[in-house]
Amino acid sequence: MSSPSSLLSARIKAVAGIEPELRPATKPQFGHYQSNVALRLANSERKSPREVAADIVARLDIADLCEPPEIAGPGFINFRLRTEVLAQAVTDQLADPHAGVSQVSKPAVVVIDYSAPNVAKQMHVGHLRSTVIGDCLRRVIGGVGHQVIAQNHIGDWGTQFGMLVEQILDEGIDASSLTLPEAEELYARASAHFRAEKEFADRARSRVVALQSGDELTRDIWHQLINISLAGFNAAYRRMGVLLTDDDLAGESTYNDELGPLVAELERNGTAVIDDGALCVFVDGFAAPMIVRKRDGGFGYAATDLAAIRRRVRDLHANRIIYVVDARQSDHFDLLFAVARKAGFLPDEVTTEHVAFGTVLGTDGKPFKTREGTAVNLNTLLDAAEEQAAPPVALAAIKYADLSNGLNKDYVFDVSRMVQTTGNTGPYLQYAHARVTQVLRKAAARGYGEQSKVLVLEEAAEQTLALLLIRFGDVVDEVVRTLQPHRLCNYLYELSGALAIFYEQCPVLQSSGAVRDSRLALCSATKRVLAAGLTMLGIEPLERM
RNA sequence: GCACCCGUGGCUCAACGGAUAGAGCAUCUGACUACGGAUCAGAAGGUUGGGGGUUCGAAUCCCUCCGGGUGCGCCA
Repeated sequence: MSSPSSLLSARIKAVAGIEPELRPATKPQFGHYQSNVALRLANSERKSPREVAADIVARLDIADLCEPPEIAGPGFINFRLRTEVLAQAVTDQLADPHAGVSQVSKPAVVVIDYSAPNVAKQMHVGHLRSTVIGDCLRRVIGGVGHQVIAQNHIGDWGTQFGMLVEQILDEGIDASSLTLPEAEELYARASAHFRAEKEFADRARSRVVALQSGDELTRDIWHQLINISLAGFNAAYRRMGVLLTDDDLAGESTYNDELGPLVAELERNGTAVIDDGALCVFVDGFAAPMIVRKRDGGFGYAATDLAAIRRRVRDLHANRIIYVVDARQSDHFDLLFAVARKAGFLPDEVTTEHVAFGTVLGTDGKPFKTREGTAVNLNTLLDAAEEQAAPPVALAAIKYADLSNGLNKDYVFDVSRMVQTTGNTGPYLQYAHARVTQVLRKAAARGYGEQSKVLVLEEAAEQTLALLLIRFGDVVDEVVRTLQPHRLCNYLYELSGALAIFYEQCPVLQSSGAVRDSRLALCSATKRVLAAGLTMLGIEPLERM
């Protein structure tokens, strides 16, 4: 579906020769769209911006789309769509199965690595952002037609399993009967035990070796720990309404067998060299090397992450790989991507992006911790929000608060603020959706029938709403490009505001004839866009509140 | 010590190098027998941390200083 703005953009480009950078007008008096082409061309054409603008306008053939354009200020060209073009665009959008989100002509394979909890531990506040943001990006990128492959890189391997298994054997527990919270307590006991008793620590270390060499008893217990953890994770995912399932699992353990050969290859071809006993990859511009094999011969997360990149490129055929991980790991990812390029695992045409997000803070402005100093459990967090709002509203509140902030900023987790139904909150957007739904419901009850055509757009409030509606696809594209969900949040908030004003100024049920039909269609289109947008955020568009 | 992130009205945040820096919360003034007032109309509130520079144009880019946070070879 080609929108009026993309048609207009193409026409301007044909005349001006460069991208018109068409943007929504910053103020109503500037029309619907503005372009700064003339300002950018003025220098090279050695004319004043306004002269250049006049020249472009004279050569533009856009009368079928727009009112005559205006040149304003230092040389902006302002465009106003013809009312019938705007109305037709909304009508088309209402009929479009994708609600105005244009589908890519060449779908790419996009891998998104997100959530990544650790086995034998409950999910905590630190996993909240990765899960919520990753899930949103998955929905948005999938929403334009790309093939998204989610990868849940769970921490199901490593030295901690030595002490976990050993502790279970010591205590004589049936690991399969544990709940996830109990497993977490066991983890704490095992850690303390590990620190306190050297003899236990030694047994734990040899237990790691047993796990890696496939010892049956050890493997069984390890499997049991994973199973109870997955049950806990999946329950949390269901409660949070995110898309993750077992199909998305690609834990650290699945790379284990590849690490030795991979690292050996790096050593053989000279990419990695021994330094201070460890096998390292040095990259220009980085102060520290990547350690792909520890001095003791073991592999750390660096080797696992390299193997993951290799698999995502070689086996999953990824064109774009996205990591939704805490900003504190930025250095690690910069180095990882550089090493992967150097090692030849990552061709130039495959892009990697680290969606680095800030920390969730408590109301004291410090990282959100319990009184005991441990990270706040995710379920506890959801419970607290549900004390202040019904579950779907509480969830919307939490997700929206997380997504509507700029990614790389820390934000304060303040439940009482996020459940507010006024202002830029999730519940406010749900309310807007519920309210427009109610109008349509009443219209149906009165037998007005479903309207599919927007014909009349005389009121300013109608035009503002219509103009916002047809921007939806552009906003979604922006999020696909920038990986910044807050842009979609801001848009939906603006749309909700425009709906409220429309609602106030343009009676629907009390109007009649073509005006009523047209407004009902406008309501339907708004409901569709709100629902589609909220769904992309992972927020349930409620019919009633 | 080095690197990265952040600094925008009292508070929480927007602004993909563009026009007079926009919203919400809180405050104040209006509109309620209401298509759901969980709303709307309006007011007040800013030398975008300071100082230089680049540009026709800077909250945005560069330099520098200040303040806060984070990371810096064998944890992930």
